[in-house]
Amino acid sequence: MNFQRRKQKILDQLNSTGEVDIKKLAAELNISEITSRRDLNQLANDGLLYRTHGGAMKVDPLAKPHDFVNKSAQNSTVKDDICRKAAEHIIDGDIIFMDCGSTVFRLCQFIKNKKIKVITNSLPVIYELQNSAVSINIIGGELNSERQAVHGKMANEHISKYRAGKAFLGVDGISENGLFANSELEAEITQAYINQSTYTYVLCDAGKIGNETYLKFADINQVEAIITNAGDDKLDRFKDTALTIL
Amino acid sequence: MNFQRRKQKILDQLNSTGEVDIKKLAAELNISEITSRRDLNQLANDGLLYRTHGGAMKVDPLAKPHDFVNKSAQNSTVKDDICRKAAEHIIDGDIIFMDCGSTVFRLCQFIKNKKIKVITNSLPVIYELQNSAVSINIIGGELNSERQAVHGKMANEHISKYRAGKAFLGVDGISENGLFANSELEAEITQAYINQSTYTYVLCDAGKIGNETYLKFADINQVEAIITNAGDDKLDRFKDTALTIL
DNA sequence: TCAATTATGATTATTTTTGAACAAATAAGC
DNA sequence: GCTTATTTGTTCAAAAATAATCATAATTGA
Repeated sequence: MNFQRRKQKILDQLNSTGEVDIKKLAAELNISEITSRRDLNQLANDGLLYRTHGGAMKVDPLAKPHDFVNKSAQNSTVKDDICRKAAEHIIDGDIIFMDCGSTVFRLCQFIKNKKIKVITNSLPVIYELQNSAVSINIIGGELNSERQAVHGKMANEHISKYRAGKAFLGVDGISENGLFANSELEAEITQAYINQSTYTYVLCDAGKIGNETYLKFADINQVEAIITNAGDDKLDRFKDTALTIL
Repeated sequence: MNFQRRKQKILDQLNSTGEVDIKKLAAELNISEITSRRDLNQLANDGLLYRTHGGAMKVDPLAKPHDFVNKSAQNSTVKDDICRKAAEHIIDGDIIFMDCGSTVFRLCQFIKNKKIKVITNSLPVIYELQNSAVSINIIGGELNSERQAVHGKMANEHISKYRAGKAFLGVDGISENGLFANSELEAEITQAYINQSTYTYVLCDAGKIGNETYLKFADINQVEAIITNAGDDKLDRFKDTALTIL
């Protein structure tokens, strides 16, 4: 029994039982304990298992935290309504920013056939638009795998090199006092998009309006329009602002 | 019993039992051990089996039990062999560049469990590594949808802001005269990676060696090592270079 | 036929693999 | 806290497999 074959057996057992024991392994494979220990060390070195005292464990099955598609299915008709309205403001030749919220993501389906350039930091947006009429620019930097988007200093710098006519942004909250986010990283990105676009649309469902959550990152007069499904009662609060409501 | 006939028998046995043993092989085929060893080495050189101490195994079963996308089955075992070798040079804590060739893509499966940072302009690499132990940095810029990779001026600038210990690159051709590419855009990106990495590995199968195609974009002494399955006959041409051959 | 190439085998040195012994580090029990 | 048992890392040696070298047999092509 050579190492390669043992390696297979060890990984097989690890896959089914989740852990292996040095002593048992030595007995089962008919090798000395030190050899089985060496096997495990080598496999651990290749990142194929976690070494423990007296044995080894499976590597974390990589808990998939965030399924973007599922999240984006929630409230889909409301979001789709908002996005359909937003798409009416996008015409061939436009250069637009799209950020990484689940609402903005749903805008993709309505712009696939438009001859526009999309600049985005959102991986789902990129996937969705990949084989379409849209030309894509990707914001570079550190990938936040949970949010499936690029964030951080490098991303902000990168955005500042682009300039677009329109930006389509999602927020976690909005009121007459400004825009709010749950995450500092996303707030910075959104702010960067605002700075570099001529006209900024905020896409938000009724639940976001009046929700002054965690971090205020921009004044309300920094954006030009909101696109929403909210009724007039909720939108009253914006009557003293220059905001266009769509 | 000539070599062709033995070769067939060896492969038959390998297919049915999954492994062969030098001693048994010598006895069964009535040849010396050294001859059966030579047979196995030749077959291994052709990528038809995986050589082990004392025998050989089928090529496939060594691949990780993990999911892996078998996109281009062509030459996949050869490419996997190359990538397996490459992965041995990547250790936890490394920061590496990966470019956008199909060979380099296959490296993903072997590094999923490593705690490293990957900087890449290749969308397939990003997808493949997205929910893994690997931390990802995306090179920003214009997406070339045909190649599923980011290219262009912005991408080159972006790369120049990073610095990595190792780069793993694919080429369309390589010889003692330098590195060759079929595309100007890819050549620029590859050159940028070379400039910003301390140690550069070129992954190439035997077919790429001596292929002086279209565009020469770098001298051979700009890279430190090539990882290949090619035999010594093909590698002779590098004997006057400082190249490390792995 | 004869030289040249190729395939095979034998010999030796080198490398790889494995196991044993023992000190150091770690976990477990009191 | 302390002691004890287990596990581990290190060093060394033996065994197996391999690579390298050379010699011999088979095959090829003029």
